[in-house]
Amino acid sequence: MEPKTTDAGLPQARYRLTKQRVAVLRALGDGTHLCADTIHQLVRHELPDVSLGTIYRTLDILRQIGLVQAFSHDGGAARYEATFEKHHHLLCSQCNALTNVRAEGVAQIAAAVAERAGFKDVDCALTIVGRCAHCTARG
Amino acid sequence: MEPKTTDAGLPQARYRLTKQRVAVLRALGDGTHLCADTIHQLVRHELPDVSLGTIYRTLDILRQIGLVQAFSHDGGAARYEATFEKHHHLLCSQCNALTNVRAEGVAQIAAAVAERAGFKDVDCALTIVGRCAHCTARG
DNA sequence: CTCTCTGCAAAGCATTTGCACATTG
DNA sequence: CAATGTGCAAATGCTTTGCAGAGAG
Repeated sequence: MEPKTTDAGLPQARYRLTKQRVAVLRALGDGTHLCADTIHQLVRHELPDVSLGTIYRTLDILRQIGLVQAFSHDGGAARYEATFEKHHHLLCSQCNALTNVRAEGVAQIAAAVAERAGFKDVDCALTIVGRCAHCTARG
Repeated sequence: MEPKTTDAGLPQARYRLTKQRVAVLRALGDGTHLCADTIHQLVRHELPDVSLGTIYRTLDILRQIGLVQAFSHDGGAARYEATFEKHHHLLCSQCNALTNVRAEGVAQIAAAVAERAGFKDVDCALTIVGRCAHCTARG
């Protein structure tokens, strides 16, 4: 997890820029929410031998660096997205589609609540669940 | 999932009130957030032979009825709680403790965002993550 | 007596990990 | 060359499920 240190105590480990990692980043590039398995399939188009394990390891590293965020709900497979700006999520309870939204004011409310409870280093995540316009139209 | 119907189309299946189900409800009675395994251990005190499978089946039914809610985060084990009043969650990123909080205004914001996106039957869940007072004090 | 529930054990799915080899810097 | 990354396959953890017998109404 943490970079190892030399005898002198200096951080030594650097992240290597491998083709697998580049491919994963590229797969997430267009703002979509993809599960590990889907990413695996996408990356296989250019690197037929990547293993799913590598996908998971890569996603984990990218998450540590802060380039990627994971979203999970109700025990289903996690969905990953590239980190751009702070946002919240709209989730359709019927088709499971996931969209990003901004929700002004939520962060302030969360900060106030957290402060009252003595929490530090606070972040918050709002998930709005409902039937999306498309599913509502179809029934 | 859905209650079966007779030839006449009337709902026939009724939920039975078994000792196992009562025990699970009682285990959740005091407002705690417990994972299935912990509930299993608790229920075993009075019913030594309950299976974990039954715990899961019971929790699922109670969730359908609306008596129980599940909370999951980052792929870890789900935690269950009895449903009282609408609330949000404070989660400690260090010790993983989970607390209920009220967050005035969040529901309105969520409703507005959802409406703009054409969502119907909307609900929302805010999770505030940070280091709790206790963990902050210890380091 | 019928239909539902349960225990058991096995299966399922998403994710993690150990190891020997390949690769990066 | 040294340290990190990868593929593979097995292991893990949580949850679900099939089945035959037990129990509720």
